[in-house]
Amino acid sequence: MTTLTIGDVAKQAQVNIETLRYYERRGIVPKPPRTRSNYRIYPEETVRRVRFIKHAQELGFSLKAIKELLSLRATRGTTCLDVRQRATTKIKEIDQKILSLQAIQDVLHKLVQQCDARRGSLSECPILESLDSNGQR
Amino acid sequence: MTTLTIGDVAKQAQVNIETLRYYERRGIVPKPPRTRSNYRIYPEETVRRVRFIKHAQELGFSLKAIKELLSLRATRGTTCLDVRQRATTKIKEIDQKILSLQAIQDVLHKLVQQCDARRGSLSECPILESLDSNGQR
DNA sequence: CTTGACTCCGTATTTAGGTACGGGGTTTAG
DNA sequence: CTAAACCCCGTACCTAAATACGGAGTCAAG
Repeated sequence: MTTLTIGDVAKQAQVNIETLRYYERRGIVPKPPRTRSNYRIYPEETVRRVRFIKHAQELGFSLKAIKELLSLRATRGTTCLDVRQRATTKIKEIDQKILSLQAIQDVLHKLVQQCDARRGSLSECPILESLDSNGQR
Repeated sequence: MTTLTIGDVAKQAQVNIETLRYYERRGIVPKPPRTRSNYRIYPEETVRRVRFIKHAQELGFSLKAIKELLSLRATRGTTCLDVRQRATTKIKEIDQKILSLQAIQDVLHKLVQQCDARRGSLSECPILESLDSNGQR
């Protein structure tokens, strides 16, 4: 079973080394064991974890929220039902995000269609102001 | 047709007044006309625009990206085909986001199911580490 | 016609999420 | 065995996106 230095993880997950140390301080990446000379040694899994973090950030999750997501499991003090509860909440939040993204998609699709309709015309494409109206709540 | 003060817009769109002035500086909300005494007067539409901005931020779009989205239309210098092009790019980006969110959904759904399977058990719910493996690219 | 709530503007501060720096030890390829 | 390339840590600095501050003008209710 392979182990990785902090530099290896950074390269594979496409992040800065400092970022990994930062995540460790934030408790979003678990403290890895050390070599005798005090170097961090990571399991391969860490690469996937970091990639997931980066991915989730692009979807609008804060590090705090991501930490919650990643620690969504039962441990001492939290029951399976707790986990179920929290997971269900997350699922609803994410559903909402997906719906919002789809609403934006719809408008963009319409925009493209309208562009196609009056093909070749040099300017004055139909406005996208309709996008604004997705501000439901 | 109603007009709103900056305070009205802030209240209705649930943001700070300073944020509106900031968005104006950033050019993401158009400069509104002023009263004789130099107060900003906004059309209702602005509220929807600001709500959209806030919404889009929660989906991981930066103000820069949101500005692009909102200005996606043909004007002097940009043709309908340009717009089509850029809209299509955005659509692909958003598709990707939706897919990523659905991947997270899947894992969460599985987690809930597993929780349900061993109902009542007090701890040691199946790990969520699988989430990490969504780090494709 | 004054008082409290709004608004103006420029500038300073804050928060989240990194990044950089610098002085030191460690490892590895030649 | 030494030079280049890594790693350690603490602390300082940076960017995006707000938010706060403070002195001055404005409006509306009593």
